[in-house]
Amino acid sequence: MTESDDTKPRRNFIQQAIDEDVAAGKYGGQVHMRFPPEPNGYPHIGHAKAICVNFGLAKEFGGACNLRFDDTNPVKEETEYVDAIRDDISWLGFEWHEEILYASDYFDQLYQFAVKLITDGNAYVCELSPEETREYRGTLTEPGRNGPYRDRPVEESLDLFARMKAGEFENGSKTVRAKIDMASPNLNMRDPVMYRVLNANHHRTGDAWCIYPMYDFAHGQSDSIEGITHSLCSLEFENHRPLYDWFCEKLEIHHPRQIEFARLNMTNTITSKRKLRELVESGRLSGWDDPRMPTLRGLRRRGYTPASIRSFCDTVGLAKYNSTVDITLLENAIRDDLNKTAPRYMAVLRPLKMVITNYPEDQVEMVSAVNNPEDPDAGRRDVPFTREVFIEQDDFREEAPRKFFRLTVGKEVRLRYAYYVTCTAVVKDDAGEITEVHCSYDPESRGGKTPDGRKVKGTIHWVSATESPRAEVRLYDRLFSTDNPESKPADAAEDWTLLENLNPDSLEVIEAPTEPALAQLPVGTQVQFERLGYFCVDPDSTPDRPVFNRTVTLRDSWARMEKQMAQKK
RNA sequence: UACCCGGUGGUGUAAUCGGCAACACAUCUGGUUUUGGUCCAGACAUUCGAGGUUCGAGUCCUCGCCGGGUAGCCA
Repeated sequence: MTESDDTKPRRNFIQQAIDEDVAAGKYGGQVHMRFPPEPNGYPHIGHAKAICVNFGLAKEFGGACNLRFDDTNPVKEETEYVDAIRDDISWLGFEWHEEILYASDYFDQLYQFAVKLITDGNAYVCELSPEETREYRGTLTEPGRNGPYRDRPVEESLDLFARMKAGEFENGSKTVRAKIDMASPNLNMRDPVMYRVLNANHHRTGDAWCIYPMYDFAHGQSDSIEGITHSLCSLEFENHRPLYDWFCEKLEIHHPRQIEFARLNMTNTITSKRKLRELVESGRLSGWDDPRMPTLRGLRRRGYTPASIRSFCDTVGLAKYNSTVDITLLENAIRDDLNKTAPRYMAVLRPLKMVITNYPEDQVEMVSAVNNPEDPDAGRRDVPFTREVFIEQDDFREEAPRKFFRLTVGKEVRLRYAYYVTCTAVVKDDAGEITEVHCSYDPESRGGKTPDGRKVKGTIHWVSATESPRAEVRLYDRLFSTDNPESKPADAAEDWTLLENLNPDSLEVIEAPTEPALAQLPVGTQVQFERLGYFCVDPDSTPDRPVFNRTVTLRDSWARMEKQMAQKK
């Protein structure tokens, strides 16, 4: 990486913090990160940011990044999610350090840590019920009170803890608690629970354990065991940092630095696992990989590239306050990527038949088209041209508005890579609907220019009416039509849910004629349909009927202009 | 009403420990163009408020105001 000298370094607050640690020789100048997902759901765009931050920073500082599953709550976690998370991280383009790790690998060590804390008088076995525990804890404004088991003898706690592990007690009957300060203004320090009795089958340890450590007593300790130097997490753990530090100090173990940053929020979508699950389970979306989902598998199926998501995560930056990123940033990232790489093709989404009256019947002529004007190496291809072609309904207007450069009776436009055509007549059915347009072409204009050098304002795409295979095209749009799907309108009914903010037009399925080259592309291939947008080949495709998903439309400044003119009226 | 964290354009982030508020997206103008795409050029903020320190404050201090987090045996 060489940066020009005049490029000012743009360091976010975490990079600066690590810079300082490295410069001070803390942790021997080493950097070792980790990404610690709980395997209880599919990763979404918000996780992508966390992944990019952790793996990206590790790489930047020449360190490694572990992938560790935070699997300390067996009732919520499943192997299915472990696999999904692993695959999505790989897909995004990151490599974790050596083997995949699990907090559950450390259950024995964690148990020993707890024994040490009890032995040192820093923890005890508590027999308060969950309700009593809450009562003793106090409230946000009132201090808690010491419980009756707080000062029991060390030996007694040790014995009880061993019996907890041996499975002698009911769920919820006993806990191990850190002995800190029931009057602390930080509720996390009011003797937090370290272990609970949970008779549940764990996805990896099976029935070996019936007590499981809580996040606060598993996460930091796992970081420590792995020699993590910088432990990044989201903002809501800021209040846990004193506890994170307390455990490391009392245990006298390697002490990583916890740094918090804001998780990603984006407009026009949601990132709540629970709500996404609702969308899937209600059948409104086809699954976790529905191309409208903000999940990584959804984005992947939609046509988003790993590079585009990484670039997006790069531009959203890092902060210590919650913000909401405009979804146009994501859309811009994929356009930017695909513009350089996606080969162009022609397809007509809303066909209108054009008859070129002075063109020979039954003639099929191949015209040569550029595959990608952004990439000289992409070459050219042939596209069949015939007397009857389809053009886009939008590209013809009987009464053309101001600045409409496209086709209207009496006007000449260019059929991209083919000929200039001039509209001579409109044909309508009994209902008055336009069924076809008639044109004459200029044989001299083959390839899209004329010897006399005359210019036409408009160039439109087309497809042969007789030589074009059909494809299924799924026109995807934003999942929610409002910036903030969670915001309830002032006049909303009592049973309002965010489902009412769903974009009713987030999917439209159509059949479209395409140029022949589009018929046999491998699943996942990303292309641009000229003047329309970027599309990719969906796994639902069959050999005789490809299915294309619209990833994102092209920018459409004409549509914008037209909308503006309509508003001015 | 306890404690913690935070407020920079329409949006998201910068500003090298006090020195001309920068970048991207969005929006608007114009130019190029065989995609109304891309590309190029230009426009768009006196940094939540009030004081204070200073030659000089987005940066430091004080007091307000506003927003977020925290009372799981979830993570």
